[in-house]
Amino acid sequence: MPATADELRRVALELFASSGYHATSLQNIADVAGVSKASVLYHFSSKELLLEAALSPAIDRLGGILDDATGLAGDDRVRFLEQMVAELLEHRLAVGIFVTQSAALQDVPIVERANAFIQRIAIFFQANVDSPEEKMRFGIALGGTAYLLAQSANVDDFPDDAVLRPLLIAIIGELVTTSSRGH
Amino acid sequence: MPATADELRRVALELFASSGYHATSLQNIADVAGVSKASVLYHFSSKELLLEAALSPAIDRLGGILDDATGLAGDDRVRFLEQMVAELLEHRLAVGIFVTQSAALQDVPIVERANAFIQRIAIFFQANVDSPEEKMRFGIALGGTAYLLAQSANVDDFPDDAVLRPLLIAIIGELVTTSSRGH
DNA sequence: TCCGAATCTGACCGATCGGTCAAGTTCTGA
DNA sequence: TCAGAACTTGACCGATCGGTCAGATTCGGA
Repeated sequence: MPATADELRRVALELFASSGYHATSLQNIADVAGVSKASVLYHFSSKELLLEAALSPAIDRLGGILDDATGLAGDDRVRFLEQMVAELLEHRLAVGIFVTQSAALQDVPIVERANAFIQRIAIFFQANVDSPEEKMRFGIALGGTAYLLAQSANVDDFPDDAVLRPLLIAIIGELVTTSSRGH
Repeated sequence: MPATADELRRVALELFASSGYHATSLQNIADVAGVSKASVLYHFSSKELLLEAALSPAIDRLGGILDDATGLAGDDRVRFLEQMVAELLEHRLAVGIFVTQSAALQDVPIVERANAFIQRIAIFFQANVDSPEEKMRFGIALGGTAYLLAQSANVDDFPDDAVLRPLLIAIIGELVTTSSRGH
């Protein structure tokens, strides 16, 4: 509810995504937000809790969608993919942090939550998780999407979301939907 | 030639890839390599030069392959892709650093060289760089491959390279080769 | 009006950062 | 053998890190 806390969350998310968590200092965040470093630590009692506050809305939403989707099949799966892509676009900064910085953020609780989510969604898309090809196709779809979304936040001449969304749905579908390939 | 310098490059590459450049201190590297921090700075006069020494072999090799490939077509392109994938596997740690940490490593010369390389390879694969779909397909192939390779270095139950290589070639080819899709 | 809670801040803390340096030790070729 | 180059090291430097704290300021409800 307090405007300053929201602003700090927003600024922190942007800086963590564009410069990396460890390369972003509380002083950086305070400067951009126009407050003192002590004020940042008044609203979020540690840097790690600030990261958690910045990321948790994304993982809550994505996790919620996945909760509603267990057991779906056929066209429902397509609708699920559409919802998921919309949410990935909405939370692209957080998704980029999850995927590209998870190695650098071991032992941070919320990142471990995110890794658990990635496990769940992998299982959702693949009946046979032991197949190397299915594993790889999912990994490429996931990492590729995250890379693309991170680019879309940093590069200026990037396609609009209106262009991005349907193409993303099509390409991801092509990668993770077994039936679209000859087997 | 000196064994210690090679060992330091190796250790630094591993730590930079697994924990991130900014999250890895010279003291960490020294501890793992079993020498003092001052000794690290004797062989590489700054942390940034150590990063450069760790990454440049990869970008030299990849750049060299691309140099030899301009103007190829048809089956030659397939052979080129095979070479490129082999080299990506060989230098997977460096590739992972390039792709996932490039945002956090702005203003580092070698990373800017790597970005220039990515531009070149994108142009090689796509006659029409302005098409949003081609752009996205290439981005997903690139980011997805890097994510997968990073995983293969960190996750234990990952397919062998012998399994990885042909599947990677097939999936990347599927993503970046226009002729394989209905248009 | 006034009081207490909420907010904000500068000064400060110990720890660690990347990097320097002088003094040692080890290696090597003449 | 021995001089000089190559290498290693602990002590040290200023800067910055995340975090604490006491006090000033602002604000909302009684």
